[in-house]
Amino acid sequence: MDSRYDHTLHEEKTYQLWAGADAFNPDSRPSRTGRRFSIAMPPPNANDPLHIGHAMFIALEDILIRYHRMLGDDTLWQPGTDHAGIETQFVFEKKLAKQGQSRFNFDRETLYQMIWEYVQENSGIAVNQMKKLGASADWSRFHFMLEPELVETVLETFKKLHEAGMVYRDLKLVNFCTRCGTSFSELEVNYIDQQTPLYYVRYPLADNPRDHLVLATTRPEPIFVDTHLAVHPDNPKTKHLIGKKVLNPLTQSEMEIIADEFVDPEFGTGIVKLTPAHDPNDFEVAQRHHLPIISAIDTRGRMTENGGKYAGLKVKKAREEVVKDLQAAGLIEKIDEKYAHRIGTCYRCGTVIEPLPLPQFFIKVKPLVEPVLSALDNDEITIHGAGHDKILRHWLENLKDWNVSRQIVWGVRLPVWYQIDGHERDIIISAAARESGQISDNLYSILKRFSLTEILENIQKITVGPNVPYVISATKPAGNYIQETDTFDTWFSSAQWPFSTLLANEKKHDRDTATSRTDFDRFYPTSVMETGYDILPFWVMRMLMIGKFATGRFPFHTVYLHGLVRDPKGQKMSKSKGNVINPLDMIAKYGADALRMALVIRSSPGLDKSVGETDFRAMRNLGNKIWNAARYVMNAQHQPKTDRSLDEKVASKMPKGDPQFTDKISRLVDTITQQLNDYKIGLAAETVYNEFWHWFCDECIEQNKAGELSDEQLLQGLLTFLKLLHPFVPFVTEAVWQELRQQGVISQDEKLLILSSWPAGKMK
RNA sequence: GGCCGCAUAGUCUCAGUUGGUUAGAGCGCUCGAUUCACAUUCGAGAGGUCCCAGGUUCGAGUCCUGGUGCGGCCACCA
Repeated sequence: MDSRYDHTLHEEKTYQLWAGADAFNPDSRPSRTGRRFSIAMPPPNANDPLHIGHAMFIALEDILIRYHRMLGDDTLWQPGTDHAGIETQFVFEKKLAKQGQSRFNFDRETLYQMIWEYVQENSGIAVNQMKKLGASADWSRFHFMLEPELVETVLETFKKLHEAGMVYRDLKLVNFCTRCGTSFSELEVNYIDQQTPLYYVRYPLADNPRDHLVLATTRPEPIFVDTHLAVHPDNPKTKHLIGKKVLNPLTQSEMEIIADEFVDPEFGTGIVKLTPAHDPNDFEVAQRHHLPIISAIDTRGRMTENGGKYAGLKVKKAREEVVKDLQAAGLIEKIDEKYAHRIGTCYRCGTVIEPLPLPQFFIKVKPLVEPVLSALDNDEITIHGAGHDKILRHWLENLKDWNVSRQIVWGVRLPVWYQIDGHERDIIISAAARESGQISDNLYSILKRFSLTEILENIQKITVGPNVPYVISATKPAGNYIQETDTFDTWFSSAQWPFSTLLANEKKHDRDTATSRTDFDRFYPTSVMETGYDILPFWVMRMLMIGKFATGRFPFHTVYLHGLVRDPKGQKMSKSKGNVINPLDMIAKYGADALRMALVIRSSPGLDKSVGETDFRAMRNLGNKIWNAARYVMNAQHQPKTDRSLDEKVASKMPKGDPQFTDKISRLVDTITQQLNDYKIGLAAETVYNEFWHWFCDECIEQNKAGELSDEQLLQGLLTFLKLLHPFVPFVTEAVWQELRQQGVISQDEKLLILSSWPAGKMK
């Protein structure tokens, strides 16, 4: 054995050894305990290279998986990758842009195929990188989110929700990003503080145009569609205005003043203009009072034809023009330039979110949320993660109905079919026509020029009026129907990951035929969901909601939330700061064991973790320490002590070994076992590190040198430590194990450390 | 504004298990050692008002109340 452990000589080889023995596949060995342990791996984006956050989840989950495998549980780590709808389409569109193209050059089907191929090209990268980290997932069960078997489950769940009356289509104000060209749920909107001008606009009174009311607004540009103003019904200053009429400062049409309690009498002048099509509050007021909802801004962020002379202008430009015109007409009282304001932006690209009235599909969340809340109340679900259970509760209690429609192609297409006959004028088709470029018109007009088949082949997207009847069905219904072009929110499919993957295993492979149990029966519910706290509301919450609904059971009862990985100074890693740590570089330099251990040791659920190169170096040293401790123990086995008298003296003093040593070892096993059972992974890593280095190496090996501890006990100690260390640093411990076998120090039957049994302590 | 989290050695990063001996680790620092498993090493050492103020207790880093500082989530209205 070399005097140094060189990870580059062992990691690849060791992983091959495990894979060759089918060590990750639960079908290749019987359970020794009758218990099961399963984890659904959070699927990384199929086309993304791994970052340090992935290394964190791989390390934590692999520790749990290896531990339970060694305990003898029926252990499955179910791997896969995600299509990551908007993320991926966004990246792909940037690639298209570099080639001077855009998604508008392609029909829906072609674009989908192009993205599919792009993702396939890159999909091996993530998996190979996970293997480099030592992930002992069962790759024979690997799934990709858009495989037909998984999509089938997603569609079934939607149908089931529909049949339970929990799906509806409604014209609502949705959060729309005009750059990404799609709507988002409330979770994907980032609010940022901004200083924007607050305009005080004069509205001439209808019966006396020389007099006027003044009200404050940050958004003057849609004034031309406004039809009403509002005041608080009990505000003495404005009470007399209720029912009065003013003139729209841009169009001179008459506007009525209504009363609604939502108006804050203290703000501005206590008078509000209502723009129901572009403000969530105003929208609600409009519904209460049955006011018209007139759109002023379209999905590309331009003023609609309702905008008269402003039509076609972008929002920002239109605002400038409107203000200029109002000023020219003497209708601006004053401008507060430094009004502090919060503004919704797209979490993806930072563009200002426009609330737009669009018909979208919604899932009623109330019936989904309630079982989760009561499960939290009854401690049926345990969340490890520094108070994030309370954040989850807060989300659940305030959740709005879930808008699952996305106007992108990269995803699961909604199984929604609109009835064509009699509704041709309410169905707007956008298509990439071969000769005429892009066309966009209602179906009635387009059918005069093209056949329906031609249209369907070249379709990009459809926009369907809110009153067109539809059918929900995985396959095309008989008759004249056209399928919705929207796709599901990515999180709607990932919410089903813990069971859609297991169901797909049976569809694809007919697993475990010996016991005739399906993977779903065998591994569902999964044992623990381990993921970052940053996707608690997006993913974990939705998995609980949808999993319970679709399967009748929660997909897991324990959640472990790890924190963000930060740089050595505790700062967030970002490309612009240049402090990003690439896990692959660290693996090349210090080894996967070192990377894993550095991330995990002393980490705490729910709290962020700082790491830097000095940490990786320190943990690389641990690998070397293990290697050299093993070298010493092996030599001790082979070379009898030269000082016979000392040996005899020792033998007479401790004929059956040192009971204190044995006792300490089994107490240690108990401690670490308990810590792992309690999900105190960071603490378990620290304990085994300290005890191995500072007790076993610093004390026990020295005692052996002095003849105070027998060789046999020392060997037993080493073997126990190799097992205890294995989940944390799998490569070096397995490499040592193989050396011990080759040198005949341990039995040839003990083929692999990964499949050996966890040491027994004193505990039951 | 509502809720949540964090505060422990050196301008560092963090553990601390049910409330129980002298509060720990990594990195850094000082002094020394080593052909003897490992210089990717070993030994010795310096370094602490456990944020502050009260309280509960035989006993508080740990539990309670209030405060301070930092961070996060959410709601903030035209």
